[in-house]
Amino acid sequence: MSNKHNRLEELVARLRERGCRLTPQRMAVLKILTAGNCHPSVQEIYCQVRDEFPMMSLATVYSTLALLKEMGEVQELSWDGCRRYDAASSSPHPHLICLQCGEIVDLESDLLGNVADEIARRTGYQIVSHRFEFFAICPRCQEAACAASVGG
Amino acid sequence: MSNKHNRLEELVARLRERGCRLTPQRMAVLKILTAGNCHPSVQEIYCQVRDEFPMMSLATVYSTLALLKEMGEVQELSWDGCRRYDAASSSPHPHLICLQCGEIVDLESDLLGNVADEIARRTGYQIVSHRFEFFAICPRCQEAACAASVGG
DNA sequence: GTTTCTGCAAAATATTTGCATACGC
DNA sequence: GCGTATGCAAATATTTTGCAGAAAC
Repeated sequence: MSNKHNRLEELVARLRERGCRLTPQRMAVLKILTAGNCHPSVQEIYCQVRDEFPMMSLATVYSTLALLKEMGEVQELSWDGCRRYDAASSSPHPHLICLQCGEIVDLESDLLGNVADEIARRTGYQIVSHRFEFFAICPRCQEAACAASVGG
Repeated sequence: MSNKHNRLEELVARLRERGCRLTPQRMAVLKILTAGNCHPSVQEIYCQVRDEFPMMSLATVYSTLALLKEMGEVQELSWDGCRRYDAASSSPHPHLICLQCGEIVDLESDLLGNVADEIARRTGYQIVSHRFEFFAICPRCQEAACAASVGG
């Protein structure tokens, strides 16, 4: 919890450094992005922010996300037609995505070991970042599917 | 090269098994997807197919891709606003994507080792597939950047 | 006071859908 | 000949843009 709070403060500090203004709308988006283990879509952010700021515009959500993305402070996850955002930390880490319910779990980044270095060495490419996603069925959805097949 | 040809035949066989019709339009899309080491966008496929079939509709490209995706025969790569398709093989493998020129290199899937198994064991998630992408600068673009900085 | 950010609305883009027709099997 | 796939066009969804006014610093 204090972790999350720190992340929020970190983001605020980064924006200040950059000379960006900390408008209430921006703060609201930051709060949502750093609250709990969430990986919201644009619409989810928009809806939540509107609870607090009914006048809030979608364009502002997009522009805030674009800013954070450009700063490297959020990871954009996209698969199929979905785009979700993760501001958990500035360093990329693997994700486990449930194809059924859409739940997303963050995994530790040390899973990869030195794969990136090895690839850089072998290919000559200069690795900037990476994205590593597992598409899966979460335990709850597995149970649900199992119960359904037994039941019917 | 014969590899690519085999992949085309494999896709044709899969479609036949499934009772799908092998229309000229579909064949054209398959040929493009299995030609060389390409990772085309919908538009690229559309443009190339139209060289051969000027009447070809975009909707047909979309529907063919949707079919192949559903069959698990193409991987969809999406990052930022881009979506590209890879039909290199039915098993997922890592990609190395140049952020500058958009070139995509396929990597061997054994880079991962048994990470997927380990995650499945630790989390209880049932892994269906994965996507593993490195965003990088390719050697050519590195040189170009270097030359530019020396030159100017 | 200056400059950036916001809200609005329209525009641009990307993708999906419905339906009559064409054509692979 | 049957039934699926196609082409077209309209519908839908998503994201971007321009601009006047608001407000953070």
